[in-house]
Amino acid sequence: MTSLSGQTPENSRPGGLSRIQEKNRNLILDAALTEFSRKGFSGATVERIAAEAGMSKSNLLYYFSSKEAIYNATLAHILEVWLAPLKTLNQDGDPAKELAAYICQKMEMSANFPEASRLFANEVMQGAPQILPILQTDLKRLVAEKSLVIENWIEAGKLRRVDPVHLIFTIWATTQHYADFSVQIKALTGRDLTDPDFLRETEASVTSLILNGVGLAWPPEGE
Amino acid sequence: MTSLSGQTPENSRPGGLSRIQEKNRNLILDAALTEFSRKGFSGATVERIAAEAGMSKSNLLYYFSSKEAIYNATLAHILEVWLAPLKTLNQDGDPAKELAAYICQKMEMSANFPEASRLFANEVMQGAPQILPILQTDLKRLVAEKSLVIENWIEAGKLRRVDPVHLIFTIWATTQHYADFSVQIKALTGRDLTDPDFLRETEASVTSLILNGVGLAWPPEGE
DNA sequence: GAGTGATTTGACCAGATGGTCAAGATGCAA
DNA sequence: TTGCATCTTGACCATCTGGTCAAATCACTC
Repeated sequence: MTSLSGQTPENSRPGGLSRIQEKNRNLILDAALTEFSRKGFSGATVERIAAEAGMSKSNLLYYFSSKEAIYNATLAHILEVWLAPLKTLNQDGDPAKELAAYICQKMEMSANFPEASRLFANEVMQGAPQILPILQTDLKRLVAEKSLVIENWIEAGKLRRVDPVHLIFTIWATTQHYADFSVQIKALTGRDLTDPDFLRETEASVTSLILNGVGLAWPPEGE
Repeated sequence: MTSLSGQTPENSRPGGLSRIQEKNRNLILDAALTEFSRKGFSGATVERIAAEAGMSKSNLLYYFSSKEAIYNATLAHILEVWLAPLKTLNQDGDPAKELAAYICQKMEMSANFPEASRLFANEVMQGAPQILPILQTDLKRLVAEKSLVIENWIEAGKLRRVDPVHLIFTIWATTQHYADFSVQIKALTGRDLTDPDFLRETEASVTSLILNGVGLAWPPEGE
């Protein structure tokens, strides 16, 4: 595998994709996310993705030139939404509410898109062969920016002194853990994030632990 | 794949393994850990494991009857040591020191055995096909036991009220994250746990965050 | 050093899988 | 309806890979 690259059939309309192309590409990407997140890149088969998408393998390969192309398209498809929550962290907001909201968003992502979480985890654990460049540029810039936000809160005396980067890592680790290790969590507790009650409990526990960890009162007292 | 099962060549000495068997089995298990943790079960090849172990594929299959048998043996080999730290959590010790020691142990495991961490993560993310029974019995019992220890500390007023299970999950998530996502962490910070300074910083950050999260003063004041 | 069982290997097989291709089916504009 | 581009598919191929096997080699006992 080499890098993220295009995968549009060359014979598409100048202005975009045809109705059929649009529909089938989405079917394929959905099916691919399911398959890749369950089996990893190597364990996934084009045949199963095609079956899941309701078409023949040949037809799938008409839309995406190779297994790797499907994989890259799937990754690209989820990456934007996966990293979006961090962007909302707002310097001017109340630190406790901002961090709580971020943790909440990330936890809901784990609840609603566990497959995306596992796909991402898989990719990174294999050495991020496809997305390493993105991590080193876009994500690095974003993390630096938001670390500064946290750093400023600390300087303003609103947070206990902690390393902002480790705080971000901790939030990622805990929230994604509930998606990536859901089988283990279910084995140990009998529940997982698909249970709304468990989601609320988990959200409350993690938020409380982390916010108190950085010296913020949580849950807020007078509200 | 079905379940954890034996893999000893039937023609072994009644009392144990021969010198050669002992040596080769260890070579294979080491190589298998490397290969499986890098590529996952599906992506790993018996050929590469054999090459890494310095022997022919045929010879490897003389010691382990199948790829799955190697995988199970590798998992079993690391599982004991991987779950050991939790067992040391001692009801009668000082909660802050006990938790700090546990976090420290887990973080050193991530630093010293990142391959084991990734192998374990991979197995669980695929649905724990091999170790689910162990999670549901042994690990569940262990977690229940240690949750009670934490619960007792809370009852005694030594800790802020938190859900013990979520506390344990948080410790697992954060410490293992630094092993499993080391590529991402390196991409973002330029460093990983192989750097002793970074290990110390990380240990300090995570410990401080979690201990303060449960209402314990950390680092300890008067020492 | 002869003999016996343990160890090692290359040749080989069968199934799985990614990908190609030519031909056929379908949608659509004139 | 006709004609053309898009879409779809089954047949097929090359390669990879897990696993078998018979033969060769090695280690150790007597």
